[in-house]
Amino acid sequence: MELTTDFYLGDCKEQLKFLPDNSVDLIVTSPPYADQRKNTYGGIHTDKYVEWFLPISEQLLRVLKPTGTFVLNIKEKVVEGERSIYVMELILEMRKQGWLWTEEFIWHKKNCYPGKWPNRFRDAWERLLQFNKDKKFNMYQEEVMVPMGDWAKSRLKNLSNTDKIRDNSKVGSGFGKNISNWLDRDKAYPTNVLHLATECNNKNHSAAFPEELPEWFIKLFTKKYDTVLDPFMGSGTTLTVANRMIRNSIGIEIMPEYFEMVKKQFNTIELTLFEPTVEYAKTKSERRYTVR
Amino acid sequence: MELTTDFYLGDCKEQLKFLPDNSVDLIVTSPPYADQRKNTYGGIHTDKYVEWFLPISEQLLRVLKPTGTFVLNIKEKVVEGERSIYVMELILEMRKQGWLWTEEFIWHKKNCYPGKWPNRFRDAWERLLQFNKDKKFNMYQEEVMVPMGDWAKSRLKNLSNTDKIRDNSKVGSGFGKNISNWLDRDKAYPTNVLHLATECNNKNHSAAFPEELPEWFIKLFTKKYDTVLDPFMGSGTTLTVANRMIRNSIGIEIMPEYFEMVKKQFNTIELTLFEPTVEYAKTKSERRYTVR
DNA sequence: GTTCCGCATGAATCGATAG
DNA sequence: ACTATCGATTCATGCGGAA
Repeated sequence: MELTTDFYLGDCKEQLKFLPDNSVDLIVTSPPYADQRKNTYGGIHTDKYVEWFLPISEQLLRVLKPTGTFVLNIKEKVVEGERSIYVMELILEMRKQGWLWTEEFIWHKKNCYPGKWPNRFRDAWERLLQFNKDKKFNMYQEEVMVPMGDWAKSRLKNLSNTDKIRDNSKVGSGFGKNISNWLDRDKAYPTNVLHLATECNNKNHSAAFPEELPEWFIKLFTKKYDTVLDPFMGSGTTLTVANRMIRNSIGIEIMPEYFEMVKKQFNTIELTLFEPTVEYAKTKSERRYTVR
Repeated sequence: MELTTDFYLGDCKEQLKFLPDNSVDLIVTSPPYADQRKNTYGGIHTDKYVEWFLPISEQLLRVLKPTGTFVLNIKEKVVEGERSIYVMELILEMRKQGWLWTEEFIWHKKNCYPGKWPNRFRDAWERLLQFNKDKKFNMYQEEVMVPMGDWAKSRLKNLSNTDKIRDNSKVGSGFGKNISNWLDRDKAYPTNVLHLATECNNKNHSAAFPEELPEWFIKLFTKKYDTVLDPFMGSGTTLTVANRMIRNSIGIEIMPEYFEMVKKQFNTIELTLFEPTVEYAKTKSERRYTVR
């Protein structure tokens, strides 16, 4: 079967209009947070954030299949000693648009940013908001089951086991052979708390989130040849993972540098590992590129 | 110095009125969650929750010292496949009352309630909302420091160039001073994610939270002989911990069974370990009991 | 082929200083 | 007064080169 990866250059509010209704199985994205990433994205002011995001979420609601899921990675920052409230306001407004706020996962960032302040500790978590169009949506829980030996053993083994699991999960298609023995014994369903470290040593680009993050949700909410969308593609983490996991993917990016970088990266993969790349512009969007 | 533990039987909305303004250093509580404990508390309907809580939070704002902190343990339940929004609405309304929403800690429940649902994983976290009256509040960060990871040992052998550069950015004296700081360091400040197990050994009552939870916040936000308040005393976890940590405490409970149970428990402690108990009713509130 | 070890960096925040 | 910039502070992780 054919696997496609489509790129759109431009503001996702506009580019999303080229996508047909009910065509996406999973949206995983991490938009620029309010007043952050100023150097790359200009930064959206806290007071304007909801207003800015709602037209986008409206399009996302349109393109998502009724059985699909939207996972939004976001966190409010501190303004004058208080947490901002724009994320809460966004959830409330998106519900009015017709979204169901199904669940809130916690991403526990094991290596959070250091620092010390007189009235505050380091922020070690972010929100992973799950939205749906319908109460009935596709969920493949067995795909993300985690090995659970007896508690005593896993506690004694400490971090070594979790590291193995994490390393192996990067393969994407399953777990490694070397530890499959004790993995097969008993598996448990995970919880709504994800413990992941940020990847901080990439030379070429800084990814918004570690590959494990989109990988986990792609496993959970899609099957092979489903379509994954990231309207804030950035360095392309979501698309890279989707492609590796044999999911069709669509990425939209407003910054030409990022867009070119990801496109080049995908072209290279195609050229070296698979068949020759076909790159062309569609009539619907002049800046659409497709890698097949 | 004298250590006091005061109990009030009744609706905390009313009983709180007996407490003077600006008299409490820390409020730690876990109110009944919406609709979840119908058997014991009668249950507050999801739609009525904010309306029900606001008169209480208004009193809490009054009795809290300007340097004090209010820690609210809460989590929205699932209604018809969606997370309820009453917690978000409550935060927004409490801000209008004058509360500052300073921080949101995450309580990661390491052994959360087992179960399986077709479209949802186990809920392994709860919110610990920190509210304050003023941007300046008491915080004793050193009291809750945690051991550093093993990485520190190798780290201290040789400081990297970037560390030296970063340290050097401070003119003159900064460099050597910083090295000595790091060498002495064997503990780190914690983050805003708390990893605690739930206690399941309580038979008589629905245990709100483990003792470590109030203990951590009492350490962090109070010193000895400060006053800790729990307006939803329940089984008295907060008061037990406060008493053990040599903090004055006040508990309010609406259910006579719980009230009597906690009072008896404290009387027993007093009788066996300290001086004889004095129990009397104050004129201000006929149902106030004091153990000194 | 393992294991060890050095190392850069990450969606941070506050308070002081400058315009 | 009010906003913008800058320096100081601080951990844990995964990568890559070395042993």
